Amino acid sequence: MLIGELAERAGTSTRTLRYYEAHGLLRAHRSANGYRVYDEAELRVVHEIRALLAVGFGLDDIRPFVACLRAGNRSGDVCPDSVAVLRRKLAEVDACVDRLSAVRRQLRTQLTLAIEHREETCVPSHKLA
Amino acid sequence: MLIGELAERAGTSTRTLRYYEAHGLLRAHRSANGYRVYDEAELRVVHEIRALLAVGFGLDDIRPFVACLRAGNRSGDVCPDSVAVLRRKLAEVDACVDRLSAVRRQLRTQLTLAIEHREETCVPSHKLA
DNA sequence: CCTTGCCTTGACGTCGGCGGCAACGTCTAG
DNA sequence: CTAGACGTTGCCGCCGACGTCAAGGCAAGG
Repeated sequence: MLIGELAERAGTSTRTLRYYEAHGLLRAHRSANGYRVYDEAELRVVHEIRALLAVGFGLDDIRPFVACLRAGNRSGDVCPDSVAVLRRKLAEVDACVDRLSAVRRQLRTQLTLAIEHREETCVPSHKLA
Repeated sequence: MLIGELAERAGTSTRTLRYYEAHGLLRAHRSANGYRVYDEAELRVVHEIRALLAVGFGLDDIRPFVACLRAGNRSGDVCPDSVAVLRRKLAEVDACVDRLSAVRRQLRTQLTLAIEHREETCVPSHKLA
């Protein structure tokens, strides 16, 4: 399978596939003319990468999952390194949700106060330049 | 007040202040030698900018708040344009929290499944290169 | 005069996951 | 033979809020 076919089957671009390879996630043999030739298994790998990217992982985070797949596992999730990354990411997401929740509270407070004070102090900015 | 003093009093850098000015948020007079000279009021503006940035606003979002302050209001929040931005941002934050919550659920599921399957299928990736 | 320390503008680097283009080689069908 | 559809490498652009030089002007004290 050449790069164009893999790209189409995976629903992505050749640019993207070369990018993954440059970052150590994809593998390809080379035919005599220098073209990249992919195993069927790489399609699976690309799907894994895309799924994890969609969830918010970075390429570096994804590497262990790919290694896990290559090691013969049916899922890229089952290896200890992958599990560690999953845990870490879960913690990050939790932290992020917490921060955003705090921000949300502040925004609501700010909005409420602004609307309350609106009648008292208002000198509308858009009427003055 | 020169730029160094304002930077120090605002707890930021001169680079940052020049950046804000370049993006239409800060104002300065120029002394004979070309130095920026700031009013006391600009300190207030810088604080407003920093506070909003910390909450997650972009510089473009902040412009109405600064205009509102300059228009003579005690808070940058009370003008209609500012309120509109606050509302929009609140909606964005809500959407973001929702997405992250979905991601969180998926991560937990993935983690749970991975740990369940661990004993059955495991070929640890880090032992194979 | 020289140093030190303030100020000026201008321009490139950062981070990540690519998109897009250039300039070129390869293969195939008509 | 040639067009066109594939492949290759390589490099710039993007987004945003700055950090970090670079190269120089201006002020003041020893």
